[in-house]
Parts: sequence; structure tokens; C-alpha cells
Amino acid sequence: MAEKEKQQTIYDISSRAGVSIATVSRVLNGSPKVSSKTKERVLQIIEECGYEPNAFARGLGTGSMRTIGILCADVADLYLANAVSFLERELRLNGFDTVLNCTGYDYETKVQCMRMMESRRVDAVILVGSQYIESTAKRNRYIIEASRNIPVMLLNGYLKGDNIYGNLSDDYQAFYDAASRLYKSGCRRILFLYREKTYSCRLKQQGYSDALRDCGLLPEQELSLQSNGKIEQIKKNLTAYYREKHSFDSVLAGDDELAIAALKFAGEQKLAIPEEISLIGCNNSVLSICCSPELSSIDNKCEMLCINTVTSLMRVLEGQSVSHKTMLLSEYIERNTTRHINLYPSGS
Amino acid sequence: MAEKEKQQTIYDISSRAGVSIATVSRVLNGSPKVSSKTKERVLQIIEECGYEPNAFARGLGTGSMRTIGILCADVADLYLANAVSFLERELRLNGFDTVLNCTGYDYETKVQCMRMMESRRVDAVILVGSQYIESTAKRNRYIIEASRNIPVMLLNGYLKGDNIYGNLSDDYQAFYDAASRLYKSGCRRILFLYREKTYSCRLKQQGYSDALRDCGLLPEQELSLQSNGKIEQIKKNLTAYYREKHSFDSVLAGDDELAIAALKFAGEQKLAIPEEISLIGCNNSVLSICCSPELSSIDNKCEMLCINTVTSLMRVLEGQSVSHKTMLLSEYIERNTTRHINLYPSGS
DNA sequence: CTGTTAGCGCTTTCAG
DNA sequence: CTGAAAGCGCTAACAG
Repeated sequence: MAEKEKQQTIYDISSRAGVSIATVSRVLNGSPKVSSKTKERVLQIIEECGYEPNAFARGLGTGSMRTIGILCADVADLYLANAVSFLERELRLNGFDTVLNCTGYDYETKVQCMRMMESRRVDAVILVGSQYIESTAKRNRYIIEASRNIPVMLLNGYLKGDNIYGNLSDDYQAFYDAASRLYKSGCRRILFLYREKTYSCRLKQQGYSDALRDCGLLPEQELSLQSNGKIEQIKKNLTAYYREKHSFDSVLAGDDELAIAALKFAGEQKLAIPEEISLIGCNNSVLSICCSPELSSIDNKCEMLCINTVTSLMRVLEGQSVSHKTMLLSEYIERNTTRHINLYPSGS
Repeated sequence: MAEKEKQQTIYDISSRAGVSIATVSRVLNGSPKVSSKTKERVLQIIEECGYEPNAFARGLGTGSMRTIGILCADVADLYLANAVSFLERELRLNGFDTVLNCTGYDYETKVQCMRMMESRRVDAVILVGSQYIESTAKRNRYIIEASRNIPVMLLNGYLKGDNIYGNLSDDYQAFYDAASRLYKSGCRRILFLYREKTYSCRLKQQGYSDALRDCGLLPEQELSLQSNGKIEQIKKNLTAYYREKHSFDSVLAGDDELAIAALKFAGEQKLAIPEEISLIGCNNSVLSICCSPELSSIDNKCEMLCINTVTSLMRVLEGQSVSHKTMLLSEYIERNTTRHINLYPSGS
């Protein structure tokens, strides 16, 4: 096995090339004020020696290692995994590396991870998922504080602040439309199924709720059930809910996994899909095409959201002005758990 | 909005506390040789000023920023997402941050990302997934070269090398057992369905192949199909394969998504599951419980693999000796796409 | 227990 | 176009 070679420094290169370290530094950074002759020679020697500049030293000098921190609750989550994948790709395309923290859902851990990012001196931080926006100003202070030092990008969240930028899909509208659709397709007892009351969840529920109101249903006719855990658990909760008090003829779920639990529930109860029960999921994940019948879902344009976020971030880092809140329209993807309706019967 | 405060340095703290920077450094690093009185005072002032040590400077001094690089083809992949999630958690528990690169499946990008990690001076790198092991020594050289500078941990891969450590699930055995099971349950035309001939895929196929041989089937009776892309595409490939030449009575798939495509194929062809066709997936992902009937699958103990990998890495970094190859037995998870057989009919 | 000081390897004025 | 030299903020001998 080869020896662990001692790392070369800029001095080694400069002396071999017979130039000063400043010149080496200049060619390293592509400065235009180096004669192409010396530039070539230095490059040659760098190549020969397999020299790699020390990133820490450079970071110390410039104050940046071109790194962006990404915080997400858990990359094992389908939606978050997609987002992180897109974000990382875009960041790398822009010459930034990604340091990732899966913070989980515990508040203290989130705060702590945010501090870790700051102490690492990342150039910015991206909070992925609406879990990071708390309901009180006090509990959101950790974000405000971080934003004093670095830009904070929110993916599916919004918080007012000088150096905070929210990029969201329009969950309110998406759920308003989806609930309206269910109503128009004949559903009257529409269940809103969700996990946690996050920022995004509240918007979804509001959209659902307003849609029912605008369709002429009374507030008492709104149905909602919170359920956590795995598919099996959710299915049990649904069954209990169904039996105990309320039947329902459709489920509008906060994510695809919830909808799949509903689908399994329907199977168990021998409810025909979509004749007796309609289902709509959210995120348009791979899950929606794994089940049968395949799940109608809401595509919230994750990739575009990520691209926008990184583009905005780059502008922020360049000191350009950027909108503090941008929204993307979601798209309803019809599959086989809903009755088809024609929203525009008169043509067009 | 508050001013962007100028970052404090260790000098600010030392002068305020009336001690030298060395003392401040000592309390920062929890050195025991500081009187508890001064320690307390310094800590107090650090707190007051909201001082955060500069990670780059520290990195330059110590040669490390306690960072591990993780390379994976794509965190949007279910299996890889799980692995990255577990790895990141374990690393953070051990005081290391994670910088993540999703390299994609292109060789050049992988090599380039590896170099990026080296130039970032990470303390070690973890390659997640068998995509990183190439079939020729020449193309594996990028790993060997990296291992000259830093430890390289392989998750589901193996490569001989001084500073390279492979942690794998025993894919050979898992597929040997699964194929044997299918045979014993009455299947005679068992199709091995896979995507790419990765390191791990070759082991799976070998297990499959040896099992058939040991069950008394001839090499000509082996059936295998390569198929990439999304579920819809794989289903089409299966249909074409089925029609054109070969029928099959069971599918042993390299991952759950492939198996789900087979499940959809079976549905289309009105083949009863498991009476007319048996299916076994791999990875025991959420997909396996989203479909119906639920998919029998192989649990390759991803979490344990990740924990082992990080534990090994910590030992390596401490200079302790570590096995260069460790394997974990997978577990067959029976669900509803296979006929139940009793492997131990005589009891026990 | 504490302070002095010499690096760590690079960037960046400032002169020439 | 090039070089000298002053940091960047911290760690770690070494000396007291």
C-alpha cells in the first residue's frame, strides 16, 4: 500500500514553480492578472504534485466554504427525500456543498441543529418542510436569530423576516380545489385526514373547510381526523372513527401514505372505490402508483419548488433582491380512486 | 431588524475575561487544567457575548471539522434515503456532521464527487449502495486513491484495501434462501428480475442461480430479465417477456419496486397471487405494505448495517483495528404474495 | 493552573 | 503582471 503522503501546501507549489504563493493563489482562483505563461507552468506543477488547496485555510481567509445547511425532519420521508435530492443537485450545480441534518420532530433538536449549522459557518440554511414553523413567535425566534447571520430559506413554510425567504406550494388552493372536486363528484361526507397541525396542514385544512362552506355545507358537516403512525395504525384509527360515530364517503388526506391507509380501510370494509368511497392523497409520490386502484393525488411541484428555492438563494447570496414569499400552484392528478368529473362541461 | 453583528473572536473574550486566549481555548475544549473559577467566568462571558468559535480556524488548526462525507446515487431512492437517514443520525450522535452528495449513476460524476469530498478534507467518506464498486480494478482506482488519505466505508459493497471497510447484507444468502423457498413452495419457473448488474446484484443472482442448481434445476431453466425505469415500463417489459417466449410462475425481484411492477403485471394478466404466480421483493420498504396483496420481501437490516458502519468508522478514526468486511444476515418477511411453506416440518 | 508564541495554509492589500 | 507581508481565529507546544 502506498504511503499516506504529506499534504502539499501552496508553498511547495510556489517554490517548485519559482513564483510567489500569491501567484499560485491567483491561478488557483482564476485571477485574470497572471500571464498565461506562468499560469500554465503553475497549473502543470499543481497537476504533477496532485496538490489540493486546503479548504479550511481558504475558508478561514474568505469566511466561507461554500456550504449550505439543509435541515429536514427525516430524509427517510418520501417527500423530504425528494426535496433534499433536488436541492442538493441544484446546490452542487451552483458550486455549493450540502451539509444535512435530519432533526426529527422534536423542537429542542431542531433548535440545536440550527445552532450547529451556524457554528459551522454555513453560507445559508434551508429548512425543508413545514415542521419548522412553530405557532408562536417565541418558538420561532431560533429562525429569526439565525437569519441575523445567514439567509434562511423555507421550503413549504413562511415566516416574516428580513433575511427569510419562503417558497411554498399553494396548499390552501390545492385542498380547496380537491375538496370542491369531491363535492362536485357527489361526495357529501368528506373526511380531512391529517397527521400533525403543521403550518402546511393548517392551510390544507383551511382550504378544505372553505371549500365545503362555499359548496353550501355547514360547519358541523366537516369531518376531520388526526392520525399518526404507520399505515396499520392509521387504518385502525379510521375504522374506529368510522364505526364509533361518523361514516364518510370520501377522504382527503394530507399525504399519500394516509390515503393508502384509507384505501386499505376501504378494502377491509368492502367499500367500492370510487363508487362508495373516494380518496385523494397528496404529494403524488411513488406510493400513489404502487397501490391498486392507483391513487388520485396532488402534485405539489416539489422539483420546481426546489429549483426556485436554490435560484432565490443564489440571488440572495449575490445581494440581489428576492421576493420574500413565492407560491407555486399544485396540480391535481386524477387516477382511479375518484369519480371523474368534468369541471368545464361547456367546452374549452 | 437587528444589525448583523460583527463576529466575536477569541481575543474579544480573552480581553473581557482578563485571561489569555489559551485559557479561553482551553475552556472551549473542556480542558481539565483550568481552575473552575476562571472557567466559570469565561463561560459566563462567552454566554453574554453570544460568542461562537470560528469552525474554519479550528479546522485549520486541528486538520478536521468533524465531518463525514456521504455519497449515494440518489437520496430520493427509498433504500438509500433510509440508509442516509440512519447514518446521519448515528454520525451526529457521535459528534460528526454529514456532507451529502447525490452523485447519480454516472461514473465521472461519482469520481468527481469523491474528489470534492477529499478536497473538503472530510474525516472519512461513506459510499452508500453497491453502485460504487466497479467491475474493473482500473475503474475502482478512485476509491483506492481516496483511501490513501481518509478511511472509506462501503455500505453494501466490498473492495479490498488497507483503509477500506465493507459492511454488507448477505445478499447471496438471502436470494439463495428466497429462491429455494419459491422452489419448495412449488415454483419451477422462477424469474430473477433486476435493474443493473451492480456488485450487489451479481451476488443476488449468484444466490438465485446456485439455489436453482441445488434444487435440481438445469442452467437452461434459469430465467432472468433486466429492466429499468419506472413501474409502468417494467410492467411492459415483463409483459413482452412473458408473451414472447417464457412464462414464469414466480418472480424474485432485486427490489420492491420491481416486484410491484410484477404484481401489476400479474393483475393485468389475471394471474392469481400467489396461486398462479408468487412474488418476492427486496428491501422490505414501505412499498411492500402499500400494495395489495402485500408483498413478501427481504429485510436486509438497513438500520443495523448503518449502525455497524458508523461504529466501525469511529473505531477506525480512533486508530483501533476493525474488520475489513462484515456481513449481516437478511430476514425473509412473509406476506401475501407467496405460498406459505414450513421449512422445518419436523418441529422446532 | 496560566500565558506566550509559533504555526495552520490561504487570501488579499499594497508596492513595485 | 508579480512579490512581500499582514492577517484570518484558533490550537498546542513550551515555559513559567
